[in-house]
Amino acid sequence: MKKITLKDIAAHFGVSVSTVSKAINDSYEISASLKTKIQQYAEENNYSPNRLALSLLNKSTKTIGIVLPNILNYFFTQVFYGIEKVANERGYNLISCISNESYEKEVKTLGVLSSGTVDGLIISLAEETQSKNDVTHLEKFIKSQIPLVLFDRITDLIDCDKVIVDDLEAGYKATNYFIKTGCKNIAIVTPIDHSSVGRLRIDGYKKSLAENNIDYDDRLIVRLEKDDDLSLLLTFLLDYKKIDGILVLDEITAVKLMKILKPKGYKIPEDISIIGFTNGKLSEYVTPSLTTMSQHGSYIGESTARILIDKIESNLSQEEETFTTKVVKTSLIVRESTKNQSTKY
Amino acid sequence: MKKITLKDIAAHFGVSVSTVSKAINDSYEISASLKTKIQQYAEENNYSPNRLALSLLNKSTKTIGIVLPNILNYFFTQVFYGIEKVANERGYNLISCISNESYEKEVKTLGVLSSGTVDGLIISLAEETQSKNDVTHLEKFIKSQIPLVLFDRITDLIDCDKVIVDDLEAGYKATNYFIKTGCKNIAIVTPIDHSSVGRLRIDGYKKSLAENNIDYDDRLIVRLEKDDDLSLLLTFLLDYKKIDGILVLDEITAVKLMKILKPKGYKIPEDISIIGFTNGKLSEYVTPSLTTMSQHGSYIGESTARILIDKIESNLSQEEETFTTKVVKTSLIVRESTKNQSTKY
DNA sequence: TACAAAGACGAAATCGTTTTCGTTAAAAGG
DNA sequence: CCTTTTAACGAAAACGATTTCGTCTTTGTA
Repeated sequence: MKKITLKDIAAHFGVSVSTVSKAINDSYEISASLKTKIQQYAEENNYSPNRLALSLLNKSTKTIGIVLPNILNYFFTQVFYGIEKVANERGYNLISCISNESYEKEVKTLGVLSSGTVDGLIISLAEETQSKNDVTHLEKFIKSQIPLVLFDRITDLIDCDKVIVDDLEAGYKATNYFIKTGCKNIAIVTPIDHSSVGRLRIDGYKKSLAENNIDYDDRLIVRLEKDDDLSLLLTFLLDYKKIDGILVLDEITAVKLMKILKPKGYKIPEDISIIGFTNGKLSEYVTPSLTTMSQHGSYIGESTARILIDKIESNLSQEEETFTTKVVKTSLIVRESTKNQSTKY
Repeated sequence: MKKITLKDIAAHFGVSVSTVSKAINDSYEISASLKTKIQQYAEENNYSPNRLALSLLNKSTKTIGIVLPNILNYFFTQVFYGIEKVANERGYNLISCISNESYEKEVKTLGVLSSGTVDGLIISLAEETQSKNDVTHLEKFIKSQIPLVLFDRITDLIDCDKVIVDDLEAGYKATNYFIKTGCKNIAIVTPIDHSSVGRLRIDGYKKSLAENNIDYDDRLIVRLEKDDDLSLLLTFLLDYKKIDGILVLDEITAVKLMKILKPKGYKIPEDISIIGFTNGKLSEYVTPSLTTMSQHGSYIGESTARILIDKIESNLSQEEETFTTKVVKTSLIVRESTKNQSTKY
């Protein structure tokens, strides 16, 4: 039983397609008797209008595209969850793509998505895109007049709505907390040094150090590349200086780091305090549980989707258009991997 | 700059739409000079064909729908990842929906997806759907002639391709392992008792017990409902009998359970061995690390997508159609939460 | 010179809807 | 009885593309 169309129904009753359309949409133009007959027949053969045809006609797909760098990352999963939530509430579907941190795939994806498939787009940049700093594909996309919202991994080169985490403040707050709990030599381990996000957090770290009259030492920043041996780099770090606090810019790396530190005899948090990022299940259930900066992923997703849909539905001309950047504050979730603020060691 | 169409280009050159279409598609019918002019102009104004129009014409959207019960569950995230991987390889886009374990939302979603938006559908049933055991919405969907593949949370009421985990064997293997490592009183904690998956695992458990001449005791099965207090139920269980092995049908619950057990003075695995499900990051990094049954989520996703796309592209008539059920074996990942097989306690 | 064969392009159908504007007939009004 | 409503329906355009046929014009060939 192939999908039934208006034409089929029209043929069955010997009337025109327009009549059927009107009957199904309960138009006053059609006689009551014919209407009920058609409606019933449509119901029985579970007719439903072809969305493609409607989209083509109305120039609205009720679909928003979303490009994520990596779905296995819990932060992005949370954002996705948030986006889906409000998209669903407001009647939009999601077409989701994963760039896998690849510039090329991102470019390809934007190409596909710019050709009528979506009413709007949400994207967080691939790491490769950020390190290349090439956003011509975004510029092209903007030209297609489709509303675009960037979140988290953004770029200053593009003028559009953005939702970001206050990463500078996050780095600042985390570092402050280290200092307040008695840490003197605070290192950073970053697996995301190519991203805007990672650098901002380090800026926040520097700001805190400066305010506390601690000299910044670049050798305390461990920049982790793809196939680097964390254990080895950590050994170098700990041999270099007596570290008592490590800010890790990523949840999984923080956990791995603890797993390396423990057998070496370092006590957490007594010897070394750890603060991680992305407040996921891992941080909560690992031993010792991990103090993290929560970025409120779901909330970011919700905000992003809301901003996008608002823009889609308020069809302003390009002149009236105004772009906002929403900054979402982070929260420090204190757990066992850091010392207590009142305790002095 | 609104999105440019063939009509616009045609107007610009004073030729017909068909000519432009042919020119862009490099047809031999069009003179070389005109072709290059049109192609260049199209390129400059970054023309790309409207996918909706093409889909409508070709009756093919190159899009597959995917309905997941819960994206925050790592298993489903992995499956999603696998699906995306092969979908991308084979040129398909993903439109993704989250049922949030809700029957109603699932019904609604299938309605939307059946009206021309996707070439095929992948779905894992919501818990509510499985407990209601009402799949009329799936039957309706089948009628729409769109290929459908069910995975993991399936139903026997529907005849279609399926990819499932060998959950019975998983329960069986896990229980065997408990017994081999000296456990006598093995309990089960299941937060998914309403799902097919959960019951099959228990069947496997029973099978193993029977083979080892251990009596099945229903009071050793702790069925966790939404707002139940795990700690309390656990206390009841441990008071009831001297449990030395717990099979937990869910990763997060396994971890929570360990977190409850430890402060009560139970040593894991010496006093109580634990085996969990879903081999995620949590299991790997928690202390003690968790022995789990891996369901190979990504592989399941890949298989599912492959089967679906194969079916989409081999347009067989309904008579020639044949359905397969692929059963994916699980693997026991042994870690610290179970005793060693050679060690006798 | 006449006729066929390319060469180069356009018209129109098609996909499935909605909607505007006719058109026809019956009912209502004078 | 004639005119005007109004009820009930159909034709056609529109969305953006592809493709099958035409239809000319020009070139080639006998």
